[in-house]
Amino acid sequence: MVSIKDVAAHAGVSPGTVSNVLNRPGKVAPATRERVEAAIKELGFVRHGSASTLRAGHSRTIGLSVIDIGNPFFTEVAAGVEDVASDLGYAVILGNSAGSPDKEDRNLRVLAEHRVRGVLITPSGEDPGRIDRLREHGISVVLVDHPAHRPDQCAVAVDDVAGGRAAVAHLLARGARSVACVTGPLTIRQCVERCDGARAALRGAGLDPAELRVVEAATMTARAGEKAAAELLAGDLPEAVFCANDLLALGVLRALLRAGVRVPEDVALIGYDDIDFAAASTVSLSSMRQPTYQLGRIATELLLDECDNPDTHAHQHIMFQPELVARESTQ
Amino acid sequence: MVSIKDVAAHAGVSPGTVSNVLNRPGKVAPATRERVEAAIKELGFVRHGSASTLRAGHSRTIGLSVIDIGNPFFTEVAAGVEDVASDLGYAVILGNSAGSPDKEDRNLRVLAEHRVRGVLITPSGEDPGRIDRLREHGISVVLVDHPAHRPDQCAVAVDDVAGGRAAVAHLLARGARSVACVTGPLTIRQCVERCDGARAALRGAGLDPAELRVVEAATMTARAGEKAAAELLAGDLPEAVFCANDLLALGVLRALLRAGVRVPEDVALIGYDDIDFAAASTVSLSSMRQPTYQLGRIATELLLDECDNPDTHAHQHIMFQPELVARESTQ
DNA sequence: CCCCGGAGGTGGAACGTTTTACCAGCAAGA
DNA sequence: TCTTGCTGGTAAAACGTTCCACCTCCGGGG
Repeated sequence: MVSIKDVAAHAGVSPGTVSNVLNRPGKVAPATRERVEAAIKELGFVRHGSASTLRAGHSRTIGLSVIDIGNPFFTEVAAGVEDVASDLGYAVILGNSAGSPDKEDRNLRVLAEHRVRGVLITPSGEDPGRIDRLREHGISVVLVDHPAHRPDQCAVAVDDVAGGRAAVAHLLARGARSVACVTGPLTIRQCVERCDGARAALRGAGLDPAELRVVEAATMTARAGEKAAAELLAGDLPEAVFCANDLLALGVLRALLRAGVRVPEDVALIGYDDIDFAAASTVSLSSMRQPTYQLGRIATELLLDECDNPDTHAHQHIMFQPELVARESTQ
Repeated sequence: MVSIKDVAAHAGVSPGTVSNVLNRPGKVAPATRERVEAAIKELGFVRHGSASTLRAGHSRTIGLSVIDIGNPFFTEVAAGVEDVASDLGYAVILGNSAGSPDKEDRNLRVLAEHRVRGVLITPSGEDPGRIDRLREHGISVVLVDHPAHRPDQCAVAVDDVAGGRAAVAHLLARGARSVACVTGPLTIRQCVERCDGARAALRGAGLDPAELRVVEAATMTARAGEKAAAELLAGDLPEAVFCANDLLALGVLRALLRAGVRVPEDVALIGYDDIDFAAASTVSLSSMRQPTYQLGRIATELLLDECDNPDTHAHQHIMFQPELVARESTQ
């Protein structure tokens, strides 16, 4: 394997000069620079990132920890992250917590061992402890789709209470009196807040928020949505259903239609996230749109700014507002 | 930052012993092992992966390079990869080539610098050169959803010619005489082969394969599918449309319905990949199912076997057969 | 003519592990 | 009693960079 020393020997300079060509090309005379670059090309040298990380004390790698890589929401976030990171020459290590704080812990440990420069994380639990532990190791953290735990930290989020409220207000506005809420695990903050928002909407309409029928699915997938719908079908059907994300909603929709329930005539339905497929479904799905790709982009920009300009960096808490997209399922 | 030396001092042993506790716990006496482990916990030591990689000469990291992270097909592959890798303690560095060989090159360079143990790649072009270059650096490569370039290399693929043939044969069997094919960039092998399969089916039915109307979309997304459909709508509508993936098909479906074309009565439609959302769409979409998650799992298992047992490892070329899933869009 | 300072370059010590060679102690076999 | 071999441990040399201190020119100001 060819190292910086080989390049140096081949170009007739010292290893330090090669390092300079690599990292501070301005500091070296054009003639020698060209000689070194030729040697690099000729020998097929590629810099050993680990050695460089070890010596320099920091890497050009960031971590991305998401709750469910199968969910288009996170996929789109990841696309935003990857675009920005790759433009700035950073590599992205992907971790999928699958909703399990245990797995998330293991992933964070791997990231810590890799001495990543920073971590983008959508936490799957509400324990800030293990995230703070990262900071103790000098790893910057930006929360994605989650409000900040503390002031000296960046976070990019979307107002979930407002989103839940707007979604249910929309259902009520079109005449529904009884509303059910199909949510994911109530250990996930987003789910809790969207439900809170739903109750706020009921309260706002002069209804009793306690009457909100909540069905808690084990995961936020279409399959789990179908199961949740079975539970709804077993009792008195509500006039409207609010789902905590589109995957659940698509599952609910599939199950309802299969059971002969008409949507939206018998039951109105609204999801959350406005994934691409919401518009293409059997009955096109109303949903709450979030600036997903932007979430990923901005979070990464904040993180890398924090890493590259630690002195001038100002921590920011960004809160987007979701937007109602009404389609057939709530006509 | 606490290092192995600090742990050693704190536990009253030499750094070598701490390293043994970390890597070969069996080699050290229970009493001292416990002492060391206590010290590790107490000091909050976390191993410096780069130092370890540098000295050991290999990392516990693999690279995953895909063509479009926004496509549920690749997402599911990635989920399989992540599950296996994470179980075996490997980190996954994600690269999204977005169909551009340039971007792919940049990603591979980053992976090479990180001295990843191996790379899983769905190549976006047909130039094996840059992939062979990885091998020269001692990086194992497994091709995903692509047949092997060479015998001393693992590959996991699905028979795209057979898939294209089965899809179009299905369209012909239900009476269609004129068939169009909406494909992605013809620089992508999958697209070419699926089209080839389509032509083979025409030939098999005694039709002229040259009559297959091919519309080449710039990307394999729903939006591109809508554009392609516009092109179809501008001329004589075919009786059936075969799309090279489900995203394209969903776009085509949306555009056709919006234009008042009935599916499947006026035009039958079939996609490819059988992503989750195919079953949930407006008119549920017929498709060719592939063992996507398994593709990721098996590819990763092959790669890690090649890395961890280089002597006993036998290179494998695995070829799955896709499976027709008929739904409303071809009833 | 001397000194100063900057530009361009060199040498070598560090970074935190892993690994190899080596050593001490001890038990068992002859 | 002396070897032999094993167990559990140590010391120190790498691994490939980066970076700091230092050196040598060389041109220009005094």
